[in-house]
Amino acid sequence: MTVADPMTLDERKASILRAVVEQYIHTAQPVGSQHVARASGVNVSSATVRNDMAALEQEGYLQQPHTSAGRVPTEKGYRFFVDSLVGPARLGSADSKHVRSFFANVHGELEELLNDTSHLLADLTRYAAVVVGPPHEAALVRSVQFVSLSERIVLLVVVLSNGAIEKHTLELEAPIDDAVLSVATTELTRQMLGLSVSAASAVAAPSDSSAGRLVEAAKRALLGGQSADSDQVFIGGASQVAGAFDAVATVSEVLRILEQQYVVVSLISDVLDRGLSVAIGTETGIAPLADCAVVVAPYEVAGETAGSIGVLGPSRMDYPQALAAVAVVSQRLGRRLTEG
Amino acid sequence: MTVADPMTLDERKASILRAVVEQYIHTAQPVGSQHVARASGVNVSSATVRNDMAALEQEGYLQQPHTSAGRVPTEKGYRFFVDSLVGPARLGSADSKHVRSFFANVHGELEELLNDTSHLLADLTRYAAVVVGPPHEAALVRSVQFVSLSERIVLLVVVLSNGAIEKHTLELEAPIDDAVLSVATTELTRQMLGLSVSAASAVAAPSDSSAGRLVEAAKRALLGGQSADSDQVFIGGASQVAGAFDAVATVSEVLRILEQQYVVVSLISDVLDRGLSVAIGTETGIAPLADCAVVVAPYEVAGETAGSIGVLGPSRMDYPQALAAVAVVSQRLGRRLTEG
DNA sequence: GCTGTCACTCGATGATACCGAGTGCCAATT
DNA sequence: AATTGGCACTCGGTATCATCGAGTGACAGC
Repeated sequence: MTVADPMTLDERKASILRAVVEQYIHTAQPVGSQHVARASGVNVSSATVRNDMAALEQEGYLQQPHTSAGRVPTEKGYRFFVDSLVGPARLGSADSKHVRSFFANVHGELEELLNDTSHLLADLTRYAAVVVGPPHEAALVRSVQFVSLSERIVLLVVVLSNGAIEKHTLELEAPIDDAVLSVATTELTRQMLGLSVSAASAVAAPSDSSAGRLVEAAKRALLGGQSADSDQVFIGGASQVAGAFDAVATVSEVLRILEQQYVVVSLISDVLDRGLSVAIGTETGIAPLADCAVVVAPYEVAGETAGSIGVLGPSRMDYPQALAAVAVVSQRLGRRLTEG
Repeated sequence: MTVADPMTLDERKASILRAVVEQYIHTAQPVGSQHVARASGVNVSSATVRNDMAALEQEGYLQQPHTSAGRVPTEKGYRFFVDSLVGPARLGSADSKHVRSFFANVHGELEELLNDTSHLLADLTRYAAVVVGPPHEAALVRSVQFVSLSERIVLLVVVLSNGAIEKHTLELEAPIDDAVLSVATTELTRQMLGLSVSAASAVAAPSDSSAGRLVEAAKRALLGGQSADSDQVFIGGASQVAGAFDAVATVSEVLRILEQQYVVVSLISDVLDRGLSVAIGTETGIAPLADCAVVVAPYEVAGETAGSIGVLGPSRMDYPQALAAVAVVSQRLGRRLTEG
């Protein structure tokens, strides 16, 4: 009885494929039938393995760098491997301890915490790590204030309920009086307090007083800035990518992607939106990441999805380890932010 | 008559050395006597060049990768080359235009401006660029405010005269009343307004009221946070280092250094403190940067040194170009911040 | 003091051979 | 029918060797 469903693999072929992927992940060398025959759970001869491997190649799970070399997983091969993982492996005990002590000792502002978390994740996985902070949009305004910096420059400071601060400089046509600033602060507070920034600043309330004009300018600034820096991104361990690839050109390309934070953010949210936790090669939708994979997870604060974390490494990534690390860190981070 | 002063070079030897450095900078290949003889301003035969090059090697300006190869500059050779540059070369006209249009069009907050500037500098030089923001210490307090985030968490927001904001979360033992927050805000404003953060928060004014305790906690937080995030650093074009070195190990090391922002900041301020604008190889005092060089410059806001910018590249860097770029950008940035 | 010349060095390049890991195929075995 | 052992074959990697050429150092002559 042969395989009817092309999407399903023979149990033995699946084992062989898994063995190939595992081997390749930590040797980075094409793997041959003998190694698989010896290493994998299945007890068959290398000849049998060869036959199955030829079939797996036919079906697109493996590929040969050149005739008479071992096999290397294709994107499809990695995908199968990842999908066939049952539960996320547990983290090594040393790593677990590392994570626990990190979250026990960390202190400081939200930004610092998120930034340190990205480094933690990079340390754990040895890949580049990304931490996307909670979007400001959801948070509520706790305080609004105009502060005069110089005669014609006013700083608008908005404190949000999650501890984040938005600020905008406003340049005025004419010098403004402190008393007017104070009136404007009171008025804007009345309009925005307790609402989200976007909701509050969308409501126009034109007025011809100088304070009123200031209030409107502030709302325009808040709406304008919104799209640009709405999400905070922290990237840790970019230096790890230098070790993950051997072609210096690839390193350069990947680093360039990491520098474009908006690309990284949209990549991660795309992946999460598709309901995945792993995207491999072209699944990322970013051409220069053809040899890369990302592992992502959201984190929840007080039961609500607040942000996301992820790692970016080569497609021959240690998926079990990365999945475990990402899962643990996202969970701990969420817990920490919920309590904190 | 031979050279008496070992620090001074024959005019011809100097020309030859300069020619070697220039050649090497843009070919990355050991340069031979023939090329120098043909290219350099001096009109002598290759044999003469050979003799001088042998002498230059003796004196430590050049070195041979192996017998019967061309010469490569040593650190001392680069140093001579840099010191012998007269005025900073002017930027190419395309680059000049780029800089002008950048500063004409840029908008947004200080942080964004500095960050964008680091990318500008990286684009211009094709090396990694660093922009160090104005230290918060010098700025004066324009506004202080306690904002309640939740029952026992209070956010301290300090607005400084340069438009920067410092914030600190304070966790309280017991819930606190809004009225008390308001009193504390007033009191802290009275104590700090118009002073520098460090000066103002150093003065202890113990009090036993709950508002008083909050004020003291705030000052402790401000003093504590001071050392950590006193300077803001923006790094642009880290991906450029991948192209600048061929050994992937070097790339990795350099990136690791760039990730440690405090190292980068102290490197730059060290160099400036020593009155230099270029540090080459071991002059940086950082072992992994043995094959690197940095070019730095301070920028002035309203006549006062406010911060600094720099580029980090291989020791075979295009110094004239880098010096020109750094000079122009620092000057434009200073002007922009002075006007802005 | 410069130059032309010559012998020498040594990495880079290319041809050649060989080794070995790995494959595909097939006949034999279970 | 599936598995296995055996065998011929492929092909990258490594080692050896000769050659080439850019480059040097030295020295005699201008």
